Amino acid sequence: MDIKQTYSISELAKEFDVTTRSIRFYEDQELLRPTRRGQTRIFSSKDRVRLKLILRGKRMGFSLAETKELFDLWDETLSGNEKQLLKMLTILENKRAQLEQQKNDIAQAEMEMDTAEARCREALAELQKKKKQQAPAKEEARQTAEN
Amino acid sequence: MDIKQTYSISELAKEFDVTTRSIRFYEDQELLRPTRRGQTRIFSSKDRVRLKLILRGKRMGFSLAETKELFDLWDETLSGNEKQLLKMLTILENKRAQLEQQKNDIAQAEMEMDTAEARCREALAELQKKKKQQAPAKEEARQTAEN
DNA sequence: GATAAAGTTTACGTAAACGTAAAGTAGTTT
DNA sequence: AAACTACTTTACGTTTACGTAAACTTTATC
Repeated sequence: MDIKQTYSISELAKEFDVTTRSIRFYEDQELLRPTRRGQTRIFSSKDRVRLKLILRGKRMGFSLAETKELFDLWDETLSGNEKQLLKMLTILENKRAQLEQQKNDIAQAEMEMDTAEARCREALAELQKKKKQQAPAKEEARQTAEN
Repeated sequence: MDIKQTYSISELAKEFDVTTRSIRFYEDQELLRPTRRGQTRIFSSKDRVRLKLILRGKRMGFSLAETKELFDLWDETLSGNEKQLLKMLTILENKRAQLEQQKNDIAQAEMEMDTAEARCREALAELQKKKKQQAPAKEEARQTAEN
């Protein structure tokens, strides 16, 4: 259970560090469905969760359209017709495959960053050696200054 | 060592399943630097590697501009000036943090998919029970038909 | 030597995801 | 009541990452 039941647009904007413009845009695209008090939008904690999901989706490289598709599908799924349930299961399988791909990509990237970092450090070590050869007399002064 | 040293634009397009338009666009944005034989582009295996990195970057949600930045920085780094080396090391740290974030996001997503799948299966089981109650006489026929 | 196949440049078009004014409303603080 | 603050709608502008069409050149094939 969340602490609050409802949120203003600026509360959500501040909490998740997005502009109100973005939030309104998400509503426009039907990813959020706030109610109204007069003109003013009132966001439920369900909306809040969805916003969180939207942003995570973005970090993972999902488009708003993809995220909306998932939301819609999940809503249909809740209505509990068998066909929808089965469809949802296969979609979930697809998404899992996507996540596997991403995990591979990340692992690859990490490996390459390891070797990149190693090369950097080697190159730095090389430079240090050259420095020493150029000015071996100042060795003591530099050592103490560095600490 | 790669099998081939050079590649045509359509070879790369086919191998990585992108359009030639995209590849030319990447050249235009200076992410690839093919040489020419007359007018025709000739891609080196270095270009091929870069194309692979570009596409992986995209899957990971990186913009072309970000990827280009990394390419440029790495090129500068190879020239081996100390400042560049240190800068590269801090950039690598930042990227690692990004990857950590992504791994968290993925883990979260996987958990939520687990519970989503569980709910689907429960709902399906419910539907099966109701079916049985509605038509218990046809039980045998259905069982064999399903296999 | 015609013709198709693959490549090229130039340039306008488009979808996504907002940014950014402009101008108005609703509540509330002084 | 004037001013401030937060919110609203409308609507045009912008960036990214290409798609798509037109018109042309080069290379391979019949």
